[in-house]
Amino acid sequence: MNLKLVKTENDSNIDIDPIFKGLNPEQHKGVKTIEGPVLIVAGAGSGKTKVLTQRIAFLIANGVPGYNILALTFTNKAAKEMSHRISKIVNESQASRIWAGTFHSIFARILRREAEHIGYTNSFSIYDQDDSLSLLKKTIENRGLDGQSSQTPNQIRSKISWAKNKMITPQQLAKEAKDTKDNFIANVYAYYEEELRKNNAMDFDDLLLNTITLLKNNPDVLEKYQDIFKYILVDEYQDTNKAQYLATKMLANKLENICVVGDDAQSIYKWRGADIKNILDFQKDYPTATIIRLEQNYRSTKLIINAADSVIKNNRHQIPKTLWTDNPEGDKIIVYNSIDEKTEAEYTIKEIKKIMEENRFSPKDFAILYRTNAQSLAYENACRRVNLPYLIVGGISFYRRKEVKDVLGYLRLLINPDDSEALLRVVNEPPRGLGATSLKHIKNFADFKHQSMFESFKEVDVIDELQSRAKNSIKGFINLVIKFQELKETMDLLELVKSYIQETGLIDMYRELDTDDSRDRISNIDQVINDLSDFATNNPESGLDEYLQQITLITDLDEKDTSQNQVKLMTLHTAKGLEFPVVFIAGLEEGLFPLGGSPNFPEDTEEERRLFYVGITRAMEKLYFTYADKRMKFGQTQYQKPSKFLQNVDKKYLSFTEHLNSPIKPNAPTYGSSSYGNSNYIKQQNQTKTGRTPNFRRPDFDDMQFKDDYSQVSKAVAVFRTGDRVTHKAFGVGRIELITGEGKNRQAMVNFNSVGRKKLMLEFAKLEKI
DNA sequence: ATCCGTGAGCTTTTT
DNA sequence: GCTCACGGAT
Repeated sequence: MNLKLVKTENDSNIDIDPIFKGLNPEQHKGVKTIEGPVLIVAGAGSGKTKVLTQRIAFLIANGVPGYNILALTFTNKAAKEMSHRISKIVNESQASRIWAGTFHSIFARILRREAEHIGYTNSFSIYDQDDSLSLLKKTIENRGLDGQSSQTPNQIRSKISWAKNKMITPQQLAKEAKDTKDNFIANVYAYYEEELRKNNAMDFDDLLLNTITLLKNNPDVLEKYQDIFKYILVDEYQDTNKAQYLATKMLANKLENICVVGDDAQSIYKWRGADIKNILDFQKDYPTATIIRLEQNYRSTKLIINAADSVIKNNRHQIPKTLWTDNPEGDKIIVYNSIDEKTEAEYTIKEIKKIMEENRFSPKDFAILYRTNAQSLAYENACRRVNLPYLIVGGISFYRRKEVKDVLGYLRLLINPDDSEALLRVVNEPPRGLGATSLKHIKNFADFKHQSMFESFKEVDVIDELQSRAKNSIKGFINLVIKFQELKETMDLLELVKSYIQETGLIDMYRELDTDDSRDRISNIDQVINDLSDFATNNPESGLDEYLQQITLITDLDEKDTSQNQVKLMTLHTAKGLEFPVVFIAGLEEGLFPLGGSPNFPEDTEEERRLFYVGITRAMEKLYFTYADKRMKFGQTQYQKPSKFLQNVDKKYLSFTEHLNSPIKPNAPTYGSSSYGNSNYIKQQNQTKTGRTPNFRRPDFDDMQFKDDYSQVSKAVAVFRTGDRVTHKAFGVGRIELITGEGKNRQAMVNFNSVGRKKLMLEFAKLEKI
């Protein structure tokens, strides 16, 4: 398509000039360069979203119809935000036609349209993590593989997911398997895939994989979408995985109007298969690409930017870049060392109250960022105590609650009867006297006849093993579902759902219970129905199947109203893309942030450090780092050192505060690291670095002063090695197969002659070498 | 089939 | 500290 960049060609009645208003020269270029491949390297706070939205507005102003624009993001929220901003500048009907959404939701839409090309029906179910795990467990059990692996189903699931994200098939995995463990995974993986197909279901990873399969095997379909998506934009490109990368590449292959935006310094999803190479190699893929660098930060103070820069410099794998700002110098970062997680939270909340009284800030200007969701509890309690309004962003999603999933399960069954996951979920909810034994008989029958559970439910009369009570129960259940499957064709959607859910007996069950909890659950069920009603109003063309497909991809993040005047609590991952005048980064302790015990791989530490960088660059004016001497973990008090990341920040940007009224600190600690108090820490910041230990490979650890942290406990624990033969009081003789963790967290996987594999904390297990 | 007590294992981070 | 699976009792 040849665009003439003149106003007279517009079919929309907006002026082009306002689109460029207030943009710096690089941003201007980013908006204007709409033909051909473009890479925008956008530093934190450099106006990336502005460029993206103005760019789309510019496309539309030049006569590109909204439906020819594909804008891929990583969260629904980012997509919504983008559409919202665009609809403010351009004709709303055009704006609403833009294909803006997450990779997963856009690809789900495509797959729905083209389902028959890949052997699915268009009412396929989408399995979230819980469904997927449940299916996996059943698969392992049904194939007689339980007890054959030391790995938990969750571990297996994440390994399968990892393989899928890397586009490794079960066959390839089996071929590359290094040990029986890998072989086991490959095996389960193959079976799991079969089960998904039988269920006419896809997990999250399949949404990406199946799209690629579809585009690869159907050139006509590929061309169709290449012609629809004439202009492609990808946000957070540094976080794309192989599947996402390939899909976009295929779609962009014809016209090459692809614009990707990203910042390698903010790549934090490697664990989910993201490959930073995708952004680093963009120029190789598209040699003619225009490269645009947005390096002026409009968000933060000079001090914050410099501090962030001093942190990221510690990473070896980094594109050198200069982020700069015209903003004022700003205050130093306050570092607070607390006794435990409770005093950490109390200090934070007190500080928030103090700042609010002193000047212009209100609750919404504050964010507390932590590494793990579990850390939110102490802050919640502290906020509640002083009546400070707060909102936890993220965390467990509404759509993952039991009663909500039950309702959705019933609905899924209506449109996709092959979905045995949904079937088994709801068949005995409310209790219908259908336990494991009865269902096992039906399952056997279904396998024997090579048909779905649902089909077999219809034929219970011929299954001799079943008690007549169970038979009647099943007939009642199946008739209910069939009745509403038929009514679905004629009845109004909302009415249908209301009476269906009523007749399932779910609501009655909770009504009879009549507890606070059950009343909550009823109101949640009501909320699902309201939600569905909203969807039906907003999408009159769509049916129940589309609702269900989209709902699975919605997270709590997208649902909550974040515009209220509340302090926001969230993980560092969730905070990406957001900004706040005052930011607290909590739990800066070894083993928590960076997470994962000490001896992880340098790449992992680099990713954690990028996460720290993301956290720092969320702050506009004021920034705090807090860490605790001890903290409850797994119900036990754990002592830990301050995070090495604190030492990554140039000292001149920090201002230290110690907890006042501190009770006597344990100065002869039981555990390895609590001697590492605050005053010690400051001293060490001033010391010159100790020399490198020549045989120690990880540079990150050379910089740490671990020396006096190893107590006797750690020493005692450190003598064990892989391969050692040991005895245990209860389990007898065994051999150490694997050692993980460091210091007091050091754990050993021991294979005992009597009881098989056990994972033991070396500190407590009292093993003896033989 | 359901209720309850016990114990093991657990946590990253998200679509 | 919390959840989930398992086993025994009802």
